[in-house]
Amino acid sequence: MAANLDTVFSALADPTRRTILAMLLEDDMAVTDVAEPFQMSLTAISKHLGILTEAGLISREKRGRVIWCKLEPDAMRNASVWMQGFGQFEPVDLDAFERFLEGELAEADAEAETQG
Amino acid sequence: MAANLDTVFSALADPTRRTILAMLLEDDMAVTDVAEPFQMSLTAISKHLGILTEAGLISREKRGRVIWCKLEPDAMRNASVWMQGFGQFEPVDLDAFERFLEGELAEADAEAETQG
DNA sequence: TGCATATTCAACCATTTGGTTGACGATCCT
DNA sequence: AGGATCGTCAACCAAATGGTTGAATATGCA
Repeated sequence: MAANLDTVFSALADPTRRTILAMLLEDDMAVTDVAEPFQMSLTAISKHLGILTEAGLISREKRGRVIWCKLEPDAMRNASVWMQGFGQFEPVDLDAFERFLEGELAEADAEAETQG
Repeated sequence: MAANLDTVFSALADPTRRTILAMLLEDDMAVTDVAEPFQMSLTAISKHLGILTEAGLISREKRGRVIWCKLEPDAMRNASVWMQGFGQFEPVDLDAFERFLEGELAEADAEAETQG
């Protein structure tokens, strides 16, 4: 369990990977489409997706040539529970999350949407 | 406010640092006392505490020779909110946290015993 | 004063991380 | 079959990470 927290938090520590997760929150995506908004190689994105998969945060399914990436929100549960233990003084504020997410997605999401 | 998601998640990715946070959840502690259960140098623990401080997860206050470490749970709120957005399907489970915490602290104690 | 305690600093080391490029297997489309 | 597209693999690189040891600084105490 502790090993899983290692990989989950480590995966979440990278802004590119967090943005990818936010993108996948909206819809499943092909690897190439995930990579499109970023200014780095497809290989780099492929590695990021491998790390997210290893952490259990996403899954990948191959259909034809295309590999579809899907958010796996359950993997975050242990980590979320762990953190909430420290934040138990604060009420959960999902509205704040909505506002925050809009900010994070501002660039990448707009580009992702244009691809259909 | 340096408590951004990068530094917070990165700080949380290390099991030593998570154990330190769990220890501080019980009470404020001096640096030497924080280091005691671990099988690594005081310098290493000092570095970990620096990383936790940089992330805003703890604060340090010098009183005499002793530096007291204090949990700063507010710093985890943004990160927690971010994560709960992905785990919105799961209710908060503080009992699970309690059980998990006992396990983590037991690990630290086990380390201390193999030392002596 | 002088010594012990508490903590950090500086330098160093091995491993990991996040990125690159070029080549490759797999799949779709003519 | 032949060519374009999708995604990964292998090798490489610079920088960051997590640890070490020995010296330094700051405080408490006899």
